[in-house]
Amino acid sequence: MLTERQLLILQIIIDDFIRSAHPVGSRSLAKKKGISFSSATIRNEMADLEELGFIEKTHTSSGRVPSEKGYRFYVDHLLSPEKVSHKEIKRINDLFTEIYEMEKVIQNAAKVLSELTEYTAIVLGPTVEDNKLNRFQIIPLNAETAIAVIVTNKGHLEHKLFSLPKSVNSSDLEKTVNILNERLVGMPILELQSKLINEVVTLIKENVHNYEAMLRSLLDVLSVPSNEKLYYGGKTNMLKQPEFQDIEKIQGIMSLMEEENDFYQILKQTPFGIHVKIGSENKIPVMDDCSLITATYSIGEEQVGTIAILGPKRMHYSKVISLLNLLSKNMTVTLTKLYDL
Amino acid sequence: MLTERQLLILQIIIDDFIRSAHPVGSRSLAKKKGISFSSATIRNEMADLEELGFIEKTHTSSGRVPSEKGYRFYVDHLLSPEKVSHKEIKRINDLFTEIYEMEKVIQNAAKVLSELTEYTAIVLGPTVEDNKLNRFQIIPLNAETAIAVIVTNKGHLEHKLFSLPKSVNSSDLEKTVNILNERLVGMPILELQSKLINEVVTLIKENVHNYEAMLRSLLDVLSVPSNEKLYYGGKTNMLKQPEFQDIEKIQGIMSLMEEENDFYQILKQTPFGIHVKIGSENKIPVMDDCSLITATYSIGEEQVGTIAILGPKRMHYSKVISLLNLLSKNMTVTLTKLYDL
DNA sequence: TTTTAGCACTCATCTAATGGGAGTGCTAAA
DNA sequence: TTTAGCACTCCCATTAGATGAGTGCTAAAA
Repeated sequence: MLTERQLLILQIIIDDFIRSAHPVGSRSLAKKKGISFSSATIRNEMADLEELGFIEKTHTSSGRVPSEKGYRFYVDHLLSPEKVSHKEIKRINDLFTEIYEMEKVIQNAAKVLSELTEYTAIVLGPTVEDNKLNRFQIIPLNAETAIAVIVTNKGHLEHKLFSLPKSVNSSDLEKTVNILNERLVGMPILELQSKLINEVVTLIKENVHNYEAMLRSLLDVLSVPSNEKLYYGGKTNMLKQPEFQDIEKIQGIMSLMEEENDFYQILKQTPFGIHVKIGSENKIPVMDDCSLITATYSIGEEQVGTIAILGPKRMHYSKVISLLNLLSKNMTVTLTKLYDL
Repeated sequence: MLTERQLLILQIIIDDFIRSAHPVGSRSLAKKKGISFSSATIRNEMADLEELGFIEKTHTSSGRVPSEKGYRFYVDHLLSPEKVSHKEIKRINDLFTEIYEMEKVIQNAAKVLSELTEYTAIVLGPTVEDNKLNRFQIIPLNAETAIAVIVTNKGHLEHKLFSLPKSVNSSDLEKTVNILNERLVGMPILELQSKLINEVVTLIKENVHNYEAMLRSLLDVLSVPSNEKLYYGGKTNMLKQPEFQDIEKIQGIMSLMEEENDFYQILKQTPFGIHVKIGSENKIPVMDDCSLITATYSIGEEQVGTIAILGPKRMHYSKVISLLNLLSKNMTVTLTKLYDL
């Protein structure tokens, strides 16, 4: 167990390092206000803290730097919640006053968040997996082409252009649409495809000429692409951090962001609430120097998406957590109002 | 006017520099096959080429590097068209065989193009500006919410969730939809808004209770967001180039890409066909070290979008031009087949 | 007149040496 | 238990050579 003084010293070291990015030495620490003991004493305490694994040296005679364990302890026990300024509150609230388009709101949220934190923001758009079919529709464009549209109970819309088989006439189309709506409305969209194949096919077969070509197209439409995109804000903020002045590192992180899949998986699997992953806790080698803070947002009671901040391990944790907290709550309120149908 | 020998030397210098990124000296040039004169002679010729502004030195005793004027001359007069390999042809053709969804096709095109060139690909999605309204539709979700949908004659679909004013009933909705379709179908979507305000308002006013709240929502929907997005591929390829090992430069370019607006403007205003802009010709300071090659694609006769490759000035021009040529043509053919309705 | 060999000179880059500064660990005294 | 003092370590910035690729110029050769 750490003594009061060790806690104080550890806290100051980490706070200081987060601010300055420079290793913290005993002498400079001794000059801090609130410190009434000498640098030699601090050196002794530092040696102990190092032995316990909370801080490290970058070389034999350097100041101390927080270790991953140190950051973890700091985040879990030493964090003093930071007040969000009025200006920041306003920026976040403004996100939800003007525009009401989901995609725009999310995109702007990522942008604003990255500006306020000066880190990189990543937002995973709302999942549609558990939505249910509200309406299926076909909009003919001309004799050969039509657009199939599905709308879910949460107001999500997917559409797809497809070619009409030559032999399908408008009454066939109508019949098909009717059958599909009768049979499929209310179904979870994930099950649409199998339902279509297993149950509805025979019905259509009985009622519509040339059902095969038609069906192939429809199946295609119903293979709902998970439309949960990642939105980034401030990708280039990473470049401002002194720990990322190295092209190799930059390339690693940037590729990771461009690839998208890893972050998609990570954000997708995020548990409810705010969570901090530090360095190697992220389980991805190129993220060893990064921390990722995630916050979930919901529609009604249902967790639907995730907001995250990616930054160096030397991140301003308390500020980021406060901002994420505020934003995710606002997001939940707004989306619930709009989409909790 | 340049002599044959000067042309030869200039060509070799640029070819060599594009390959190696190292300044080209007289001695190494003299060893190239096809060169039957001494390094001293070459030095003299180089001095002349430098005086004419085609090549430069990086310092007093360095080899020569192409100047912007040199690249320009090279692109305009010395380019030998490069054959596209079978493998590359296949990769590009494959883009259009499987999937038929516009957005995916474009996204993949950017990705594949960046992989084939090892530069950054930027694709501007098809414009919808000159599309005409094909159908307007309202899909009610529940008592308070509905989705407005517009479909254009080119198969483009826009939708937006909006709140139904309390007093609007389903017959009002139906009437409104009918009136709008009667009056607006066939209109260029750019004009929809003004048409709605100027002409159709009175009609709706006469037929629908509480038309104001309704209209406000609809206006909102009809303010068609120009959906012409930019798609990037291989943003991080920029980091591989030896001329971009400098964080400052990287940051400049990356920010430019993230901001999107500049590239949107540039690609939007691209003239038909393939064009090369070298360094400062791009008129944007951070692009002084970049070249941008653009190619347009069309639906039918109508130019609708642009594909571009962004790379260092030391770009493999002939290869990129060949690939862009191939891709833009394929793109035009495919889109025309699908969307020239 | 054109081409070439020769030579002095320039500049980037690499390596090694040097000195200062920040910081540490240890010891012995307060 | 705390502190002052001191030797020691390592980073970092600077300097000094040494090397090598390349140039411009001159004078001789073709």
